[in-house]
Order: sequence, then structure tokens, then C-alpha cells
Amino acid sequence: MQKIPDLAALVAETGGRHRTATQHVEATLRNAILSGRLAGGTPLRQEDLARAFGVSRMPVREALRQLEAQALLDFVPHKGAVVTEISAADAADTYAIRMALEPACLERSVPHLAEAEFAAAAELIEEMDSEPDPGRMGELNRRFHMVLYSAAGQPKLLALTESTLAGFDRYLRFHLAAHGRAHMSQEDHRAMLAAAQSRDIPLALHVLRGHLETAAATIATFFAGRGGADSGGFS
Amino acid sequence: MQKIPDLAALVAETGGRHRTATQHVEATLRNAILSGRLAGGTPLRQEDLARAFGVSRMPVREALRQLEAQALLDFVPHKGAVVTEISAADAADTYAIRMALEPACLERSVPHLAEAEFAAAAELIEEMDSEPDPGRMGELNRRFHMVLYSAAGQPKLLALTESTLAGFDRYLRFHLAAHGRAHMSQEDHRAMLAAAQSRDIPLALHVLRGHLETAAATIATFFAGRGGADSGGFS
DNA sequence: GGTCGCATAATTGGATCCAATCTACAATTG
DNA sequence: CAATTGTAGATTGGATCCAATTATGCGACC
Repeated sequence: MQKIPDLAALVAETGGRHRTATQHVEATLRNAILSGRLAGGTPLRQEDLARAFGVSRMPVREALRQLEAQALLDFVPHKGAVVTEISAADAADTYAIRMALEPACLERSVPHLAEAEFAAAAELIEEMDSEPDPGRMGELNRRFHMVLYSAAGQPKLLALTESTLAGFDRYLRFHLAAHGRAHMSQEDHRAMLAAAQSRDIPLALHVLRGHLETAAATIATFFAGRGGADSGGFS
Repeated sequence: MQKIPDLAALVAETGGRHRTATQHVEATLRNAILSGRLAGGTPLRQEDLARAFGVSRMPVREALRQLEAQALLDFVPHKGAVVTEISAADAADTYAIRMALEPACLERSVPHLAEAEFAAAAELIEEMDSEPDPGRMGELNRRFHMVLYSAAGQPKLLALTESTLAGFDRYLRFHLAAHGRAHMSQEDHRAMLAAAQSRDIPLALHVLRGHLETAAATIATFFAGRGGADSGGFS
């Protein structure tokens, strides 16, 4: 039951321009939740958000609904929308989904990947090497994975995978905290890229599965050590 | 550019009572789309829907947004929301997702299934044997699969699987039309249940994969024969 | 006859207002 | 002193109203 932190700061931050107010609110809140600035359990009252964003309650309502559909919020009647709690069980859940979806993406994508994708992936690896901000790290990691999957040619599968990956950003913070943020399984990333370039599908899948399993184990032990209680404790 | 068919009939049909008007509108429209009564490409104008449901445009708006998040609608600015088209490619896409998610569910669930679930699954098979209405068939099929997965103990994975299965109802009509609705892979269902009961995970997975592949192939050939054009042509 | 431009109509996003419902606290009574 | 009930506050769902943007149809001009 903690207060909403620095709401004004949140509002100001959104860089990209959005066509509608609803999109602006939704994007800002999603970033705040995924990046951990809005901790699990935080109640969001429509009235406060509306004032903070300088809009009416209506776009706020629609944005909250969208976020609820993305499982980032729970609507509690007459108590406000609360940010979904994260837990070790939840992390395992998300990983099970990734483990199911991503090999399917990679398998279908590898045969059709072209030079453009390989170049983009290599560049993303380099960016990750020299990115200090853990917030952007999640985005880079997501883009790297999605580039490798992008040639699968199945839009729904890719969309689902991308949204799952986006949700994973909430756990990535723990991963980084445990590993030291500097190198985040970059060896795995390089190995995946190399396997994809040589069209070695079984190897690529093997590396990917190992990559995911390692991350899952890291986060699990991290949660076990901390206890899930203060899940959102550090911003 | 066809007219919305029998909007009044749609509105009246919703049996269950819903707490809010938004939920009512959303449930009714989702049923209509999934069952094929609202064909792909049909434009839905907020004003018309609001009048038909006897509510303001606002709950309609929120319901449409929810359905958009479920990929059942596309928002076209100043043209209204149009029902997503279905196609052979889309069917393949949905099947790829099922093929990725459902074995993962089944694998995790089988060891923990109890008598209650086996009994429920067996009963659902019998119900499907004697169900004449293809509309309810989709629901029964969905419930059968979900019962077998229900002991997986991973709520997000299950939720994702269930929503994918729900979306699959749109294609199920074609499957039924091609096979003759009377028996819809009931042999597969019985075999899956038997394998689950004997805790034979590899066998259960094998049957499930075959089940999904068969259905995918059936729908693909059916689409190929018809051409995807009149996708929503028969209600 | 064809094409460009303007005016009108339609549609949506957003704001404000209203009603209904639930929570929480406090006063009162057994 | 505890339990219960009543009242006030807070919060949300819904309706109506307004503004902005765009599609469309008609007419004028080349």
C-alpha cells in the first residue's frame, strides 16, 4: 500500500509523441511497470493519474484496461487498479512460455534469415556490450531476440512472443542484479547468432534453450535468496 | 462492406448476466465473432452498436478496445473497427502457437492430474459425441483440452493457451464442415485421455501433436479448396 | 468529359457530469 | 468492552456533450 512514486517525473519522461492521449498514458505506464519504477502492488487511482497526466479520467480508464489485458494490472473493484505482483512462481511461469514459444520462432526463422538480420543482430550485441542503462538493456535484449525470430513469417506467433518478452523485462532487473549487468549472457547471444548464420538449427535451438534455462535458474535463486516479499523494493 | 447482420438478434442472445454493460457488450461481440456470425471484414460502428445494445457509446468503445487487444478487431481510424479477417496463413499461425504451447501444458499437467479431471474429461468426450450444435462444440473441445492441461499449475501459461484455443474456434467451423461434424477427432481425444490416465507422457504428447497436425492439415486443405475469399461467407 | 477543390456529413477521441456501489470509520448499544 | 449499524467518503461505470479529423459527394473549371 505504498504511494505512487514521483508521478510527475513519470509523466514527463515519455519521449515519443503519441497520436492519442490514451496511447500516451498507456505507453508511459507500461514503461514504468516493466522497468520496475512502478512496483508490484502499487494501487493506481484513475483520478490521480488523470490529474498527473493533465487529461480526463477517460483516456486513463482505457489505458488501464489495455494494461489489464496485458496482465500488468489487476482491477480490484472500488480499490483501484493494482500493479500485478511478481514472484518466483510468476517468473517460472513466464519462462515456461518463453521456452515453448521461442524455439518455435527460431526454428521457423533461421532458414529465412538474411544478411540484414545478421548485421542487425551483431550490432545489437555490440550495443549491449556498451550499454550502461539497465532500462535500455531490456529493450536491446528483446530486439536481439526478435531480430533472430523475425523471419519466421508468422505474425501472430511473433506478436505473442514479443509481448511475452516485453513482460520478461520485469524480471530482467533481477537477472542483471545477480550477474553484474556488464555482460548478460553475451556468450549465448554470440553463439546463437553464429549458429543461425551457419543455418545450424539444432545447435541454435540448443543454445537458446540453454540460454533460457540459465536465466530462469539465475532468477529463481535470486528470488529464493531475497524472498519474493520486497519484489518491487528497489526502483 | 457488408451490413451488420441481425444486430438485434445478436444482442438478445446473451444468456449469462454480466455485471457491467461493457462486459455484456464484449462477451456478446466476442461470441459473435468467434462463432462466425460476424464475418471477417465486417465494420462495426460504435454508434450502431450503442443503439443496438441500448447503451451509450462508451461501454461499446471499451469493449471494442478489449477485443482489439485480443486480435479480433482492427481499428481503422474514421472507418470503424473491422472484424479481423481469417485466412489459411492465419490458421497456420494459430496452429503454430497451439503446437508450441499445448504440449508444454500437457507435459507439465499429466503428472498431477487426478481422478476428478479424468472424470470431467471423459464426460466432455461423451458430451461431444452427442452435441448437435457446432457452436457449443468449440466450447466443449476447449474445455476438454483445458481440463487435461489444468494441473500444470502455471496460470499464465494456461491463460495464454486458453485464449489461443478460444481464438481457434473461428477455424473450428471449417474443420467441422470438412469432417462432418459428428465426430471431431474423438479417437484422438480418447487416446489422449487414456495416455494421460496411464501417465504416459511421451505417448500423450505424441497423440496431441498428431491431433493438432491433423486438424491443421484439414483446415489448410479446406481453405485451399475454397479459397480464403469468402472466409466468413457461411454463418 | 475529366479532374481538382471545397463544403458537408460522418465518425471518433476526449471532457464533464451523474448515479450507484463499496469501504472505512465512528458512534451507539447490549 | 466488543459488536453492530449507520453515515460519510471515495471510487468506479455510464451518459451526454464538444472538438477535431477525415471521408465523400457535388460543383466548378480546365
